[in-house]
Amino acid sequence: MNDKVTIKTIAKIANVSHTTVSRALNDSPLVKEKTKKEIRDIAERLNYSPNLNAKALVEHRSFIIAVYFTDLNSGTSPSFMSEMLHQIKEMLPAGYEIAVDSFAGLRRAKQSINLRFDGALVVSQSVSDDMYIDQLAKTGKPVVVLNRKIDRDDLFNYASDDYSGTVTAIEYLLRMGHRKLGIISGKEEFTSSQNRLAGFLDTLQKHNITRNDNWVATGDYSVQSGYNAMEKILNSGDLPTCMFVSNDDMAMGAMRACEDYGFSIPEQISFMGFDDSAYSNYCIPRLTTIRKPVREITNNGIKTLNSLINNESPETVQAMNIKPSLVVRESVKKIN
Amino acid sequence: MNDKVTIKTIAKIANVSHTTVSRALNDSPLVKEKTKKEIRDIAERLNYSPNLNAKALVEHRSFIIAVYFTDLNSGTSPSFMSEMLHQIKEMLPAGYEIAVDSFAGLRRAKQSINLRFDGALVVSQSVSDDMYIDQLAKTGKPVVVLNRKIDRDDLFNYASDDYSGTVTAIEYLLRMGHRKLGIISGKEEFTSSQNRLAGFLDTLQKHNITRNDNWVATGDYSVQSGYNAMEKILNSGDLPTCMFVSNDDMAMGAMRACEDYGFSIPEQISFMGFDDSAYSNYCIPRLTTIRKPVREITNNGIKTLNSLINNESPETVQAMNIKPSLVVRESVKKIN
DNA sequence: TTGAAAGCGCTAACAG
DNA sequence: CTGTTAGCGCTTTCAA
Repeated sequence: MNDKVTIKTIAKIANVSHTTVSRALNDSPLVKEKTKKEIRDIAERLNYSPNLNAKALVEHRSFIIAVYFTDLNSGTSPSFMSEMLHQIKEMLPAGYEIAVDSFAGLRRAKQSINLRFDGALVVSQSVSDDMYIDQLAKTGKPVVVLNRKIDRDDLFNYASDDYSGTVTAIEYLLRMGHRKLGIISGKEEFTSSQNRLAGFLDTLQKHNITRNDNWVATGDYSVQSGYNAMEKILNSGDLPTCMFVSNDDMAMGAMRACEDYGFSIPEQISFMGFDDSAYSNYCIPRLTTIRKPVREITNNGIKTLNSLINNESPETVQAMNIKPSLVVRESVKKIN
Repeated sequence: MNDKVTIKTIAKIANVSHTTVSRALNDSPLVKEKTKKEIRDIAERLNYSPNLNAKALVEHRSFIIAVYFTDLNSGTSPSFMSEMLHQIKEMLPAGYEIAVDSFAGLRRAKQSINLRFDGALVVSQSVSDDMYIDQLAKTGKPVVVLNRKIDRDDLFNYASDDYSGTVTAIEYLLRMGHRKLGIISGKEEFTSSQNRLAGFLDTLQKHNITRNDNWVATGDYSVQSGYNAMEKILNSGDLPTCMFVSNDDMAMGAMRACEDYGFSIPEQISFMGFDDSAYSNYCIPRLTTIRKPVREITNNGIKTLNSLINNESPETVQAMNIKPSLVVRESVKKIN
C-alpha cells in the first residue's frame, strides 16, 4: 500500500519543496550532495517508487517498448520468440518494460495500436503486417522491423536473406548428387515461405532440373503439418531422393512420417531443414540445415532502437539482409 | 504525429467542453446520443487515441498486466512461454497490455519491481522467486502465481502436481517390469525438479527398490544437459533398463546419446519423459511422457486475475494442484 | 444534459 | 542551490 508515497511526502519529511525532491531523485547537479543524500535516504526508507504514469505524462515518453509479432499463436517458432524476448529485455536500458502484442490479435479484436510506447520492434512474417507497420511509422516514433525485408526505406530493417540461404542449401544438395528434389514449404502468406520456395524453384531451373509436382507440398511451419505433407508425398508413388523442408519443425515431422512408412533417412531419402532450431542437432538423424541468423538480426535491431530512442544516429546500417549459413550434419547422403 | 489530438481538440471542433468529450468517449449515459455520435465521429476522423498515461494517472490504473517469469533465458521452456503469452493476451480484456519481465533480470540489474501494473501473473519455478512474489503481494494489487505451489495462502495459486505425476510415471514403469531405474533430474533450484526427484525416490523406496547412484544424474532442463547426463550414465558400466527424465527436452538429448553410443530404445533402454512437449510425439521413438496441464493452469490463472482486477470474487478456487496424466507412446518397453 | 474547476504525481521554466 | 508556479491529458466532483 506504499503507492501513497509521493515526492510530496518525501518533501514534507525532508523539509524541502517537492521540486527539490524531484531533482534529487533524478540526480540533478542543481542539488547539493548533502540534500540529495538525505532525500535519497528518506525515499529508500519509505520504499518510494515513482509513479511512472505521471512521469510518462509529463515527459512525453512511457518507458515502454512495444514488441509486435505477426501472430503469437502460430508461425512464430517458440524458441525464436523466447530468444527474442530474452535478448530484448537484456539489452534494453533499465527501467524499460516490453509490451508484447500481435497484429493477429489486434485484427481479431478489431483494435488499433495504442500509442503508449517509446519505440517499436516488429518481428514481421507477412506482408499483411504492412498496414500496421505503416500505422506505427505514422506515429513518428522509432520503429525497427525485423525478420522480413520490407518495401520501404524510411524504417530500419534487418532480415535473414532466406532466398540466398535456400540457394546455398539446394546447391549443396546438388553437389551431393541429388537430382530428384522435393520441397515442403511453409505458410503461404509468410514472406519466408515465399522466398524459400522461390530459392528452391529458381535454383532447380538454373540447373535445368525439372521439378516434379508430386514432390511439392505445403505446410504451415508446424511439426504436424510437416508430417502430413510428407505423408502425401510418400503416397504419391515415385519418390524423391531428397527433401528440402522450409523449417526444422516441419522437417522433424516429415522425418517422422518416413520412419512410420519404413523409409530410412538418409539412405532412402535425405533431408535438409531451415532455421537450425535447438532440436535439429538432437533428432535422429541429426538434421542438416540452414542457420538463420537470429542473434544477428535481434542484436542489430535492439542496438538501433536504443540509439533511436536516445536520439542518437545508429551505428548500424539502415537495412540488412543477412546471409544464413549451411550447417552440415547427418541427414543428407551423398549419392552416385 | 497525431498524438497532438486530445479531447480538447475534439471539444473545440464539436463546440462542447472537453468534459463532455471525455464523457461521450467513455459512453456515459449523461450525454445525449446525438452529441455522442458527433463527438465519436470527429474522434474517428481525427484518428484520436487517448493518452493512456494521463488516463492511467487519474484513474489509478495502468492497463498493464505484469507477467513475470523466473528466467527468460533458461529453465522456462520456450513452448511453455509462448503458449502462456498467447493465452494471456487472448483472454485479457481489450486495451490491456502485457509487460513481460523476469526475476532473474531484475536480480542481475539490481532493480526492484516497478509499480505500474494492475495485476501480476507470476510463472514461478523456484523458491528464490518468493522475495519478489512478496514484493508484488505487498502492493496490494491482484497477484496470481502459476506453475509452482507456494507456501502462502493469501494469493491465488495454480500449479501442476509434479510429485503425483512422477509417482504415476514410476508406477507405470514398474508395471512394465522395470526394476533398474535411473533418473536425470532438472535444475536443482527449481521446485519442479525437486518434486520430480522426490516422487521418483519415494516411489522406489515404497516398492523396496534400492536405487543405484550411478543412474542418478542432474541436468538443467536443456537438451544438451540431458545428453551430457546420459553420457555419464552410459559410461558408468552397469546400465539401467529404464530412464525417467525430468523433462522432454532432456529426454530428447538423452535418447540422442543412446543412439550415439549404440544403444537401442526401447529395446535396451526405455525412456519416460515429463511435460508432453510439442516434439515428444515426433521424436524417434515417440516419447512416453507425463502431460503437464499447462492449459488448465494458465486458463485458471487468467480467469482469476481478470475477476480480481474487476473487483469480482473469482469463481475458481484459491489454490489448485492439478494432476498430470500419463501419455503412453513408444519409448517404454514391457520387459520379463 | 452540459460546463467550470480541481487534481492525479511528476517535471520544467523562472525567479530568487 | 532551492522554491513557486504552471501544466502534461484525463476524469470527476459540483453547480447550473
